[in-house]
Amino acid sequence: MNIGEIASRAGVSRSTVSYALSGKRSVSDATRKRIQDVIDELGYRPNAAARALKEGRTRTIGLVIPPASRRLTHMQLGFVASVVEAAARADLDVLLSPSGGDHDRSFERLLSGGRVDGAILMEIRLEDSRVRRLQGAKLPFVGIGHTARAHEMCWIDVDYATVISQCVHHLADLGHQRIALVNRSVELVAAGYGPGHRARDGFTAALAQRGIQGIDLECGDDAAAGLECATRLLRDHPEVTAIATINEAALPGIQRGLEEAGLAVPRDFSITGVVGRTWAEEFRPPLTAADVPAQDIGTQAMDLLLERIADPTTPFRNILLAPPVSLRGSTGPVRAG
Amino acid sequence: MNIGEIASRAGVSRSTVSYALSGKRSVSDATRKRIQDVIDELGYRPNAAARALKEGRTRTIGLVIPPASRRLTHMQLGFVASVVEAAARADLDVLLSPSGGDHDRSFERLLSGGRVDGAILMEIRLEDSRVRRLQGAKLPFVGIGHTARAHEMCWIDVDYATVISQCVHHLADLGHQRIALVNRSVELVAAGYGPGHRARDGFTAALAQRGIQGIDLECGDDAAAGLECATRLLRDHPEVTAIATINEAALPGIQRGLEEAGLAVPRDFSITGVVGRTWAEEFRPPLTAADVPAQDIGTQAMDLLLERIADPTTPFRNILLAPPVSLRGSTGPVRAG
DNA sequence: TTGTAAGCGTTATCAT
DNA sequence: ATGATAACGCTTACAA
Repeated sequence: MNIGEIASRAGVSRSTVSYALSGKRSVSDATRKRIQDVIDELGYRPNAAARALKEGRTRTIGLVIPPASRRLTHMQLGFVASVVEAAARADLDVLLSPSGGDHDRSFERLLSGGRVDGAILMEIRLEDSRVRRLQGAKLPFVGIGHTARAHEMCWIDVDYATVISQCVHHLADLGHQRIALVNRSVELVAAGYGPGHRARDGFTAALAQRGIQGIDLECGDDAAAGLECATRLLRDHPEVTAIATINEAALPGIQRGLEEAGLAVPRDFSITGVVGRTWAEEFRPPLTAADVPAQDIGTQAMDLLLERIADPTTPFRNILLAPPVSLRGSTGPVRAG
Repeated sequence: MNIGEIASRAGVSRSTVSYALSGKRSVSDATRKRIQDVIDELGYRPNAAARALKEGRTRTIGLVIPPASRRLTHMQLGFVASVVEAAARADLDVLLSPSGGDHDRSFERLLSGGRVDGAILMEIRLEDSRVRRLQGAKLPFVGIGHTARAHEMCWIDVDYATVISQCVHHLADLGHQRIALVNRSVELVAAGYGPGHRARDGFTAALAQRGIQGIDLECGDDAAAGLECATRLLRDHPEVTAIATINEAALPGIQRGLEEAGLAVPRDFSITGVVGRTWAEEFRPPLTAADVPAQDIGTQAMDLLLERIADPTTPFRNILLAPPVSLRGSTGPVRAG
């Protein structure tokens, strides 16, 4: 079923069918109707490859997600869902590339096979070879997250420094004097994962401002690691009365650790951090946290990308979001004594 | 950067470059090396659209997921992750189509634009127009889930009837005499969502076998609905001592409902059901449940699809999985009195 | 208002 | 062992 078939059945030339579909040239009502009838009957739809070849664009964008082996956090899932939704609204398809490293074949295909008109990159490191490759390939792209050199690319990101700082101030206001930061995994932070570093910076700065002490810990991205981390923390630093975290995946484990130690939240211990919005509300108890509007971020990333695809020479735009801390049930005044 | 450019720089014809890459014709070592050097230097990679147009296949598969607006369950996420991973292993790209209904443009494009070589369909209804459309389009596809007519398509699915039945028997063995089934949402079940219906069937059958009573409830797919559902259940049916559920997303809310009613799990109340494996382990308390091996299912679905793409005339294969109930901490003997 | 034809980048069938 | 060339299905500049 191709355009030639439609054309001959409708008794017109192929170009007339093409123009009838695109509207780029006027077609008489009679022929248009004849063509449309044939199309409806046969269920014709232009071949995407032929169109892409001719037009030089694919109407597809690439979404580069962390490798499938690593489970996505709720926040990352929110990004994926909203990017996909935004793409659908713009009649674009989304090609998923689960690639972390540099030698990933799926990423290579994205890069230089002309498969996509642009890409959205997630989980960016401070130094990220994928960013350089995308720049080299002259493929328009937008980061959800950014590298150390903020102005080398277009991105939208959460201001982890500010947001963790807000968490610390909130805890300090409640009287907490010893606070722990539970960061993402050692590997990720060591690999230069931006949010991990910025969270630590914000943590340190806020502690200094308030003149209080804190300890920062890395923690694997799952519940088991969270449990282990909380247990160790309570054992080695019994003076700590509150945790701020950017590690969503560890939270269930952290809570279990507190529970096993006989600590009730928020009576004996406070927890806060930065997590995806819907998740904060579903947590038990509902989590006092900076709610990251994953939905907005995905949508805005898509807008930025569409802008770059339309005009690759526009200056890079950078959007930094610092959602305020929403008060819910997981933080409370430090326990006397 | 196209094959012609490479050819002229290497001083050979385009066909020689093509053959050097594909290996479908012997090329002298000298020229192959010359060509490879140019390719390495310029970072050439065949244009996907041109290749797809010529070869009649795209090396891409479509993954039809529930609309992005609805949040995916952990189990569904497991499917997506493992399908994407399996595709990457086979050097295939994955196009994501968030479409539930029939008139979804993204689904239309998948269907008849020649964008994909095959598709994997999730969240299938007993009567599902998408299945008919795919059949009509002669596009190879595999379902994770299946319609009422099992033999009209190729699929892999969880045997919800058996698995819920196992849960009921387990609870009955523990002495529970009044058990509730918490199903997926009213809308989904009313729309003919297979797992919802089969779970209910298995529930009813097992109750009959054990000569005990149960009530079945629909519940929205989120924590808020779970809370509401549990609250209502405890109010209207205080004799109920255990829940079996296929509604992962409602579980946190259900637990909160029990907590608010002062019921401890598993001392006062038992919970079990069918959920994704990793999630069962992270639950508090760890969930006694039939652990769905989402990883395997995605991988097997991919294998089935590759088989169908390779030979669309192979008879449909149907795989039904009934993972056994794994004992963890959320079920216990019914409380005396 | 409509038709003709070139060309997008590949692969594969002829030749040589 | 390699080169010339047609064809895949589409869009669009040019003709009529």
